[in-house]
Amino acid sequence: MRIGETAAAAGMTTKTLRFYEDRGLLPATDRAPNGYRDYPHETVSRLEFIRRGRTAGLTLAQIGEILAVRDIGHAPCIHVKDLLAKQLHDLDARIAELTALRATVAEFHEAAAAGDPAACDPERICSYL
Amino acid sequence: MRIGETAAAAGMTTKTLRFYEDRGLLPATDRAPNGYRDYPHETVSRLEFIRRGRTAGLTLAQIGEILAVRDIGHAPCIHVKDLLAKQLHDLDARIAELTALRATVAEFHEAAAAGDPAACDPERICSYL
DNA sequence: CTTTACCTTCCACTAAACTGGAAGGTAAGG
DNA sequence: CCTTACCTTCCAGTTTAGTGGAAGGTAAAG
Repeated sequence: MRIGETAAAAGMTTKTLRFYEDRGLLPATDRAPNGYRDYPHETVSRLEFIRRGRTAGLTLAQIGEILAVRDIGHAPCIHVKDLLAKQLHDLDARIAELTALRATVAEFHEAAAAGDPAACDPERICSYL
Repeated sequence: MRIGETAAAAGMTTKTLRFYEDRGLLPATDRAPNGYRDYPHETVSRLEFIRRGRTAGLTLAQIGEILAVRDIGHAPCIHVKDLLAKQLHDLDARIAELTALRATVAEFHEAAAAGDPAACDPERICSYL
């Protein structure tokens, strides 16, 4: 698989893949005789994992740590375990924060929904925008 | 309340408060006769709200939109309602993404925890670090 | 009266995560 | 052979969210 096809499959640009390779999130892959990168199909799921992490708000550095653990595959040494425990803890904190925020925003939304929509002129833009 | 005290109460720096004022997240407040900013106590909770949003991964622009709605207080026009509905939707997507990621990381963690910790030499740093 | 700890503005810099563009190689179609 | 659509490297620019530091004002304590 060439870079363009791989990037498209993951919904990214070729620029982004080269950038991820540079940052160590994507291992330097084989090259075709002409120098073109040749990716195995698994790269797509790896990229999808990265994207999920990004969407969730993790930094590339954090995602890189998780991927490094995944790449070792075996060797469950205490450092690996601690690292993952920390990531889990961070994720839990993040989820709790988001859930609290959602509740706050839901309150605002209900208050807004309770008002009379007819009172708003669709031709006019809200005063604060 | 002067800027230093306000910032400390919210666990931020004075630099950050001035920056938030510049970005419109913090309204320009009263000044003492000597030119010093004088914040009302509510500013602390506003700052805490901003920090929660940031921790949750929202951008300052998104937080600013929510705060703008809060500042209007009344006037539940359709634009406001739509904006909040969109924010809620984004938050839900984010929470779902994070929860899925947490499950993946938990799997890695359990696999690591299942290994024999004695196999790891505490004197040696993991090969991937 | 000077030191200390605040505060003011302004401008430049950083880090993260890309994104754009230049300059050039390659392989297939017309 | 030429155009087109890929690919290569390298370097520079962008956005977001601050941070650092200069140059200077202010108020209280020693």
